[in-house]
Amino acid sequence: MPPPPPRSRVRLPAAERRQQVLTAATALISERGYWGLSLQDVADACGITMPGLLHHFGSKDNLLIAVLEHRDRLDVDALADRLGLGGDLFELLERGEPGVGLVPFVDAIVDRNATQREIVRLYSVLQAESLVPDHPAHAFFTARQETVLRIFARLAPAAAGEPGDVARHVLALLDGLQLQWLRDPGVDLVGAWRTASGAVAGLRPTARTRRPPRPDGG
Amino acid sequence: MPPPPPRSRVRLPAAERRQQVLTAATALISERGYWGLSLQDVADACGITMPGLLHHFGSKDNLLIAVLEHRDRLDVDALADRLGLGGDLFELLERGEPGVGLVPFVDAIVDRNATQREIVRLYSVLQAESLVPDHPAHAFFTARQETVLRIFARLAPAAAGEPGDVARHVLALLDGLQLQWLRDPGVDLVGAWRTASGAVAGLRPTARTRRPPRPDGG
DNA sequence: AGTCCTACTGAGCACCTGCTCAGCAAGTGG
DNA sequence: CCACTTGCTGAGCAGGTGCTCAGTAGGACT
Repeated sequence: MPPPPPRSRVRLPAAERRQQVLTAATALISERGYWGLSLQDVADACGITMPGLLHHFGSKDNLLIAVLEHRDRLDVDALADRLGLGGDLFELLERGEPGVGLVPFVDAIVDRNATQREIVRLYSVLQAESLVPDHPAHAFFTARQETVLRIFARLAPAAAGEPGDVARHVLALLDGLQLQWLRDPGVDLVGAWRTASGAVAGLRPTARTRRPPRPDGG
Repeated sequence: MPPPPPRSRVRLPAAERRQQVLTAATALISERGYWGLSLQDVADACGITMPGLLHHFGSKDNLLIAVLEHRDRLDVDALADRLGLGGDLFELLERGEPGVGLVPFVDAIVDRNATQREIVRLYSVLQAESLVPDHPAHAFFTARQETVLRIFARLAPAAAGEPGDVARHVLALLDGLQLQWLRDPGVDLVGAWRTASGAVAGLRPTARTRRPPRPDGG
């Protein structure tokens, strides 16, 4: 049997190929996690061989962290965009004058996340997988949780109570609602977040159903 | 090199061996998830060979669902015990007169979960891994989420608003806080749950204080 | 037209995967 | 004391794993 028509031997510039690999890897990791990821599958999805893949990213671990850093860059940028804030969003939120409240901030996160299930699933799966310290993404997600909690606490409205507690509450809500939404596509993520955050005392000021003392809405 | 002293050829009654395997598998799955689980490792941990393992559970999939059913039985029993309710807890909660409010119910769950990190991690990892429909535990966790939401909604206090929304909120809080606690052992799961649930309007009736009187470091 | 860089291939390594099958030996009832 | 059940082993299968290395070919530059 003659060999199948040899691969077209397409040769892409490194940046382009890396991009393509990152996209393919993102999809596969979001389905199988890191332990379940096969480099062969990633290579196949890109139409190259496994050593071809490893030429760009040296190892499976490197590929994973490249995916995470890539996503983080994209997501932070998109978020800064939605909020109309400058490029170095985290810097600003951690040290400067934020200019946004916690609720609008998380509203923006939720609005964006609701448009990209696959990415949210990627984070959810890796977050759980990496709970154990020898997972290659362990440090990444541990640092991430600390950062997010610190930022949330910084943005928390005083009326809602102890900032650390509010941050914990909001982050838990975010992660938990996303899990429910990922499992059941019928769930309305944006609506669920709006409703839940509205039920937290002092968090979403205008939504106090059981609070009449607002004589005139002026 | 002479072969190592041959295995002692210990032969356990089936029930006992199954129990041992379930325990070992639980620990390994909680660390690596299902895709990362190796039957060889489970067999090694029990001092038997892989075919010996497969003699009791026919396949990797079967082992997984055996682990899940085993845990579910243990946990439901322990919960019924804590609440002083009869054996058929879910039956009672779904159809009969509950006799427990949502808050004491979840308090009991949290108190118990706080004593068994490994088990909680098992559930968290598998819950995320099984989001994709072809995971062997997908059906299990989908059914589980539906059941829990239904029960929570049924137990929700009227003062907290729409029961379905309250159920969603509480479940999200539970899952999210557990993730934070699993990642950072410094987190006080029980305390975080008490605090967060106290901040939800109408959920924990006595805790309507806007602020704890005075933390007053003592 | 020749040269160099580099994206990429083919072959191969050592090892692991879940699973099957025939057979052995530890315990049990006759 | 023997037959029988059954928990378990040893060998082996087909396929997959991440990764290495030498070599090749496409594209850009001189």
